[in-house]
Amino acid sequence: MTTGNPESLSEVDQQRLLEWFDGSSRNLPWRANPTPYRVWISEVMLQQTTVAACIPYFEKWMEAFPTVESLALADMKRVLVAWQGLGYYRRARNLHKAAQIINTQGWPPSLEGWKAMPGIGNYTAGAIASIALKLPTPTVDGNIKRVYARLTADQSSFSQLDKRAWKWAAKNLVSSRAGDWNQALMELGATLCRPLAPKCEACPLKSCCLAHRLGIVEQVPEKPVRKRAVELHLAAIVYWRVHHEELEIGLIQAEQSNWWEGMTIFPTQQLDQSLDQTEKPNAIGRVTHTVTHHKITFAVCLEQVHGKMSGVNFVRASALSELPMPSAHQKIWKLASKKLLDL
DNA sequence: AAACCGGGGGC
DNA sequence: GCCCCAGGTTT
Repeated sequence: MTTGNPESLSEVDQQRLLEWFDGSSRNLPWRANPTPYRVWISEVMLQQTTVAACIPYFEKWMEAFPTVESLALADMKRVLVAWQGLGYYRRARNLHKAAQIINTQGWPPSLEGWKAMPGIGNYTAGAIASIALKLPTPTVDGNIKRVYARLTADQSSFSQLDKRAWKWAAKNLVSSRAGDWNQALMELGATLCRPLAPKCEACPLKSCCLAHRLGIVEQVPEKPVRKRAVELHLAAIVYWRVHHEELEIGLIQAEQSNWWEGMTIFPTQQLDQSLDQTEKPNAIGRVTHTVTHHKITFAVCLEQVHGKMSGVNFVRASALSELPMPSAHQKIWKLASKKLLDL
């Protein structure tokens, strides 16, 4: 049993973690063949989603856009459809933008080169540089931050912790296996050193973990204060018509710098919070959608249209799935389509 | 339904 | 450094 200083891990502890990773790491599609393209796409997907949810998206993505060139030349709409359901759609736009840069300038050869790419920050650049380029670069994500905070019992505030975790990660990097080392720390954080109910007994680093020794594992790291969600009340209007004996739905494209830019959505109207607009005669119910720090309530209204409508594109209902529609509006469609089928 | 996690980027 | 982005999972 070593009880080394967690600020500066002993070689024995480092090897212990790497061996645990070698023996327990999951068989993930992007790990099998860690080319820059595959690591890049997987890392950006993983920024906001769990591993399990990412796997089918990653595999579909690689079929749709097998190379950076195919991504660079692809239609933005196709890219958004492939990303549909993952959320934070700006990331898909950034992937597309970066693909075009890479397609003309070549692959970034360094950490700094990756950091200059749109949508790539400190974490993702460090991950790609170490995993795909095999460069000895550290990285820090939420998992590594938590592992660091617990190992050293660092109870600093959330913003302080970030700086300290990066220092620690740089100091303790196993340079000869940087990619594996970074992934081992993240895997540890995701599977054992979890935010809630950590599995300390199974942890390869428990003998040098200060928080474990002090019995304060679940109190570290300090949780950031969260703001209450802002409530928004909107009416979502589902315009519909029968055209050539087919049901068609009126949709718009979210404008630049608006929510869900470039995605296909139902027209909405701001509502007075004090009014319960579901009382309106054409309202069929409500949909709630919580994102980041907004709680949106949509009063869904059906409205039949005869002929055209300016600013609204009518699309065959059966073709809706080919359009990039954010989850919130898919919920609206789910409610509206059920009602429309009853008519 | 409430609580929770999360990385990039603009300021 | 702080705050916003326009979400999903866990409890």
